[in-house]
Amino acid sequence: MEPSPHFPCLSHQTASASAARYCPSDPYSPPEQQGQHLSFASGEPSGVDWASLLLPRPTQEGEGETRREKGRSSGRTRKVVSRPRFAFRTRSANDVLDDGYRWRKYGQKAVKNSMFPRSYYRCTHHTCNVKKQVQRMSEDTSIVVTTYEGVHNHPCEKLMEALSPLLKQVHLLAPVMGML
DNA sequence: CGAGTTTGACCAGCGC
DNA sequence: GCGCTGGTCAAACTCG
Repeated sequence: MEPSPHFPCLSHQTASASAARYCPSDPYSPPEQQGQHLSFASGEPSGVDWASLLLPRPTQEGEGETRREKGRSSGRTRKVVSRPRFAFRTRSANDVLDDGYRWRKYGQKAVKNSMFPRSYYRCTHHTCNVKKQVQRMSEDTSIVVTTYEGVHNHPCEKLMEALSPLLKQVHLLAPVMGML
């Protein structure tokens, strides 16, 4: 079964978010246009390098399963793997978008032409290999760009938590509904 | 003590 | 080939 994207509960304060989708396997987004023709809300500041954020990059073999040997003497084996990427632009004082999933930060880099560093996060779920990049726009510091790479193969924890009472009710009502 | 963050170093890709 | 840049690793550190 194909996993579906789970971005159900984006909850930035003052969530004026616009999003762009990039899907390498999507015939409607040819490679030469990917990351270059993303349309966002009007008055878009251009403080973020969209091309570098959205263009496909080589991913480690097995989607990150291959780990470097200790001592870093052996080179990394890389294979180009197409993964769906989603970019969200949000206006918020918080850098981290609370999307209901748990993320572990694994790196931060200063990016060229940007006052603010780019942060790298990975989903903490064992079997999930979704990553996201968070970068604040240099030209409009109130805007944060969050780029998701990959899709979650597990339900959103917060969403399930919120829905569990409802699901229980549905479960209880199911036999009753069957009688009607 | 486990989970998460920080940060310097390493590595690959790309342009010149 | 070399330097620059972005992405990642992993040890050290912090926090609950």
